[in-house]
Amino acid sequence: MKEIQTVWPVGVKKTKPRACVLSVLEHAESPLSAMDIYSRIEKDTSTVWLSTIYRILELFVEKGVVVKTTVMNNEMAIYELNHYQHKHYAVCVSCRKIVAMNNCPMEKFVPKLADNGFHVLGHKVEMYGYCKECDPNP
Amino acid sequence: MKEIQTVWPVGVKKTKPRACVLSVLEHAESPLSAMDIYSRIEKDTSTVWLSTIYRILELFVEKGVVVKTTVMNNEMAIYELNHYQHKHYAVCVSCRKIVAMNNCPMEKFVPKLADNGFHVLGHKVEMYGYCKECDPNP
DNA sequence: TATGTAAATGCACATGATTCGCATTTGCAT
DNA sequence: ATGCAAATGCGAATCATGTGCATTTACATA
Repeated sequence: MKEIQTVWPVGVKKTKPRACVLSVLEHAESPLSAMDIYSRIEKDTSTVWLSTIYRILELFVEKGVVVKTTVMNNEMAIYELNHYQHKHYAVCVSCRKIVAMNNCPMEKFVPKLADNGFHVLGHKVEMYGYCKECDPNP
Repeated sequence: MKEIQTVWPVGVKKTKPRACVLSVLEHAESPLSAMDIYSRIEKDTSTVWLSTIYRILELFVEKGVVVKTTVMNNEMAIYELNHYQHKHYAVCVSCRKIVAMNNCPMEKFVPKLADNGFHVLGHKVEMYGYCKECDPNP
C-alpha cells in the first residue's frame, strides 16, 4: 500500500488502530462508512474492532481531522479526511455513489438570511439525482 | 381538539390510527418524529402502537401526503404534512428547534450544475446556527 | 533502556430508532 | 349482515452505534 501519511493529529496518541483508520481514509476515493473502513482494514494489516473504529472516528472528528456526514435521509454516517475545503455532496439515486461538489450555492445566500432572526453558523447542501453512468436520459 | 381535517389521501383506507396520525400532523407547529406523534396521540384518543405509526408514516410518504426529513446528522427522522412547497430547514444548535425557511438558494444554482455530469433531480439544504431565542450575541 | 501508568483497545453486550412476523381485528364491498 | 383483504397490536428482530470493563499499549520518567 502506498504511503501518503499526512501529519499526525496533534495531541493524539499514535496507535496501530488509529494509524490504520487514518491510512484507509487517506487512500479513500470517496467518504466511507465505519463498516467500509472496517472491511478495508481487515485486508492487509491487523483487525480493528468496529467499536474501536467508531471511537477513533469520533476522536478524529473532535480533533478536526475527519469530517462526518450523512446523506439521503438514511442509513449510515460517512467519514472522510478534512481537507478544510467547503464541500457538498451529490448522491446518485441509482448506484448510491457519492460525488463531491466544489462550488457552493450558499455563499451569496447566507449573508441575507438574517430575516428569520436565525444566526447561521454553517450549512449543508445535498443533491440527489443520476450520476453520469446511471443517467437514463443524459 | 380543533378539527382541521384536510382531504383524505386517495386510495388510503380510513382507519382510526391513520386519522390520529394525520390529525396530529395537521396540528403540529413543526415537523415531528414518530415518537413525538406517538406521545401526542396517547393524550386524547386511543393508543396507537409505535410500529403502526411507522407503517402509517411510510404509507403517507409514499402517497405524497407527508414529507420525511432528517436534520443535523442525527438519529431520528421527522415528518410533516406535504404542503407542496419548496422548503428547507434551519436547526438551532442550542435548543434543537427547527425553523423552516421559505426562500431557496438553489434555484439559480442547480441549472448550471451539469458540469460534473450529474443530473440533479432534487436537493436538500440545511442550516445550523442559533435561533432568535438562543443567540448569545444577536 | 526498563518500567509505571494513564489511555486505548478487544470484546461482549446495551441501546435506540426502525422494521418485521404473525395472530387478531377492522373497514368496506358484496 | 357478513366475508375477506388489509390494517393493527404486539413482540421480537435488526442495524448502526455506543458503553463497560478487563487487558494491552504508548509513551513519559527514571
